[in-house]
Amino acid sequence: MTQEPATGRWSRRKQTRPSEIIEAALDLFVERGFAATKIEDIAKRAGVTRGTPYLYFASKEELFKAVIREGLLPRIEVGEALVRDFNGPATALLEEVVRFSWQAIAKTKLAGIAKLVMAEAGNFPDVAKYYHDEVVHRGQNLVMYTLEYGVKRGEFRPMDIDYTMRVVIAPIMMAMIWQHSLGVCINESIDDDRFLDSYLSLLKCGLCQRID
Amino acid sequence: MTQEPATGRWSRRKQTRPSEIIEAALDLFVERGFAATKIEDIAKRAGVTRGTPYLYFASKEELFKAVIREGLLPRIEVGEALVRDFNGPATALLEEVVRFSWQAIAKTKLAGIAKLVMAEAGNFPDVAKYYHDEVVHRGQNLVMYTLEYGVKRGEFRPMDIDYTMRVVIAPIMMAMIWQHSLGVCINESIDDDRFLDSYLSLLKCGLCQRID
Amino acid sequence: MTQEPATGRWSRRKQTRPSEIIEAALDLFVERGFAATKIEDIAKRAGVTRGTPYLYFASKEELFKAVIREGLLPRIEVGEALVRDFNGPATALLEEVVRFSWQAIAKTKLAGIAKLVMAEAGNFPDVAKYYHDEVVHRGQNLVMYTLEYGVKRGEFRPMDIDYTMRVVIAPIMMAMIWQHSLGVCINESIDDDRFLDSYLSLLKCGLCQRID
Amino acid sequence: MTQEPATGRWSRRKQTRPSEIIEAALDLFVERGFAATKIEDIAKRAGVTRGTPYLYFASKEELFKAVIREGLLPRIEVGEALVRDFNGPATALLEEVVRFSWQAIAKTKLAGIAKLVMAEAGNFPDVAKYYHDEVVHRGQNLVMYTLEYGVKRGEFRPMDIDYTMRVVIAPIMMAMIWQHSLGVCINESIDDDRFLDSYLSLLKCGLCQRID
DNA sequence: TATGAATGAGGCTTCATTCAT
DNA sequence: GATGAATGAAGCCTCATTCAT
Repeated sequence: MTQEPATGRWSRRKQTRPSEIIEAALDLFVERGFAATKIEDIAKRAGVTRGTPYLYFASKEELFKAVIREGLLPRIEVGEALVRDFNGPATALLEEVVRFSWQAIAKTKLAGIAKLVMAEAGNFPDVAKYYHDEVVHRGQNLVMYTLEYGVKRGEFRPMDIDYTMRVVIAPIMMAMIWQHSLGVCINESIDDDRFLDSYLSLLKCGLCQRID
Repeated sequence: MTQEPATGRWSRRKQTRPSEIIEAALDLFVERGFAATKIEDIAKRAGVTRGTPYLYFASKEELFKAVIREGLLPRIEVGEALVRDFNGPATALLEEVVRFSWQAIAKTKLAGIAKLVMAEAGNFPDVAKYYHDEVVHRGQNLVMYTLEYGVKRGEFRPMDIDYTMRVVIAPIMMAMIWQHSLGVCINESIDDDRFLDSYLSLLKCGLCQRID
Repeated sequence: MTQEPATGRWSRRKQTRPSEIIEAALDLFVERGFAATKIEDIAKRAGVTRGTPYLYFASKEELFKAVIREGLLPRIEVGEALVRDFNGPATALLEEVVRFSWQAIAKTKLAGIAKLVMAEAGNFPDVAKYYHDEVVHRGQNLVMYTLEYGVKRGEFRPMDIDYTMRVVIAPIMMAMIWQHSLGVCINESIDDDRFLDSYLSLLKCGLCQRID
Repeated sequence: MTQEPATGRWSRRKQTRPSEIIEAALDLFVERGFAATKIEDIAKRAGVTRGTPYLYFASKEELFKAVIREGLLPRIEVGEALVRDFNGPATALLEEVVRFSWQAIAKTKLAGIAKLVMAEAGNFPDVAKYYHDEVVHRGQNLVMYTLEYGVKRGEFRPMDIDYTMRVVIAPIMMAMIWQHSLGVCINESIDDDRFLDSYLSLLKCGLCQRID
């Protein structure tokens, strides 16, 4: 069924099995939600059978965690590097951070994970804690750093960093959620440019030092 | 818990039963999610037995709809009236709308419904459609009206209303979602005043007509 | 809902309630079968509510028995009288018996009872016994009498009365069953004249004294 | 009862399981009727647990269809072959058809299926259609062919084939039904020879060309 | 390493029956 | 007599998980 690489039809590719399963799980979790996704469907999409996922993941919940780990962490790390190495106007950094989140996360399947966790983490405290520490916290720091950077440079007005960060992050999060919940049913998609323009305009005006 | 007008099983409460069941369902759906909530638990919390909910609601899904109908629609209507009757500066209207959404929805259990629908409506297209038409659409109109009002009065800069509306709504939505998913697990709550202040500051600066 | 006779809207007609319920039960049992018919539907069709049938019948099963009793017994009695009083050629008696069964039973709702008992009596030994003794046995006697009558008169050939009776009865029974089971789904109805003609031709030729 | 090729739960019998389940279902459906038979009981009798039947049959109704398919269709096919290959007097063919139906169907558990369908197909239109097309229709054709064959050869008198077929079939059908409904309760069984003799005598006399 | 038949707890829903009013 | 809200046992079906092969 699945395409085997050139090493011959029966090379079992032990190393790649787990990630194929994670990939399949990501797709299906995002499409249907955690509870509504059957292990068997994941197995099928990964080209294996019912029992195989259990060779690599102790339970459906562990598989859920692995999906988060493999999917989001690498992107977060790229984002962190991007901020760390930046030099220039805060407005530019802000725009870079926003566009990165948009391109590298919000427009990909990974956005579905965010929605997924919001949706179902409540029933899996383990997962929630893990996600919070490894994803949310680091993502928030990224934005807070940007805001502080702008304030320090005198580009942004003084502000309550913690909470402004939440307000700043929200539209991106919501865009991710919309694309993977109601949006799908109602068949309404988002125009990237119009969204980013409206968003960035509001941010730039809203954060900047007023001269009046 | 609930007041019994008579004793025990035969207390004849056709009028109050449905809302008791809806109330119980709201609590549990919000606590655990739709799929993870058992009808029997709803029944128990409402002080009845397994069969009783089915006297009033044809299925779990219909009960879900009723929860939305009874919970959110009245608030939406109040919001609509509030906007309809308003006269004065757009900034004040905006603030009123925001504070109303916050107090009357975001800080109550109803916020959980929003989260709930985001999370699970994907698997229940019926519910999704209903929620979109009756809640999302009307809520969005409310905000769009406010923005247009400000633009017409020259208080707000010209803008892409459709998309700015999304950006404006997002922080409230996220606050609602936050409180009912990760927030719960991480045990981190939001300081109302700091959140609203940061949010309104950003909005007011971000939307207003720049004089420069 | 139901038409009340002229004695005033609230004359409760105690005497007629049970037969109205039986009538409704007959209709529905015949339409849908015993197990598939809900007491509530019977009540509704009889113009009363869920609890009322239990005032007159201890259980659904007892109601079943009552339906048989009230529906079939009177017709059987008419048939018995018809045979008892007959004088004339056996062929004519046979035809009379056949046409009576056809008109007074097979073409009416009562045919449904026969089908009903065949179908479900197995699960209700009580009912089965009752039906056998009161309906089957007496019906069979009626036919056996007719055959004996013909043999005695030298019109019919000597025969194994017990078993020929079964063969003779079968087509009528089957016609009743067809009309109330597959026939309904497949939407195939029986042409009375063609059926009776074919049936009677076979019987007359098949039973008569051969001269060869 | 059943031969276990290996021991216990893990005996891997994908090939034999379905027929074991069908067999068990046939027994119980015939004994108790379709609606009154619980899947769990079928499972138990087949030596498996609740979930197993669903590995092979999508629903109780599909299992019912399978019972028909596996049970009756092969016999029908044998009957068709029998008629197709026949050469000789029509009376002999008729007798062969009758005796075959008797031995291969009416005297076996399969007779119960016929009764079952009559009894309950009304509530399962799918099954009814399937049964009608695959069993009733083909069975009827078999008999109609026989009658036409006799008429063509001048052995049988001219007749209304469609309806005479119904009359001819009825006694066999009734015998099948009888054995699986009232007969069981009343504990009255049929003497094969006496029944077939009476039946065939009636048919032969009733259908033949009279010389008078 | 991989399979996939089998398990069995658990959820949704139905409906005959009860009984306070 | 009549009502109809409430009960609760019971049935169908799903699916995460196990484990002999």
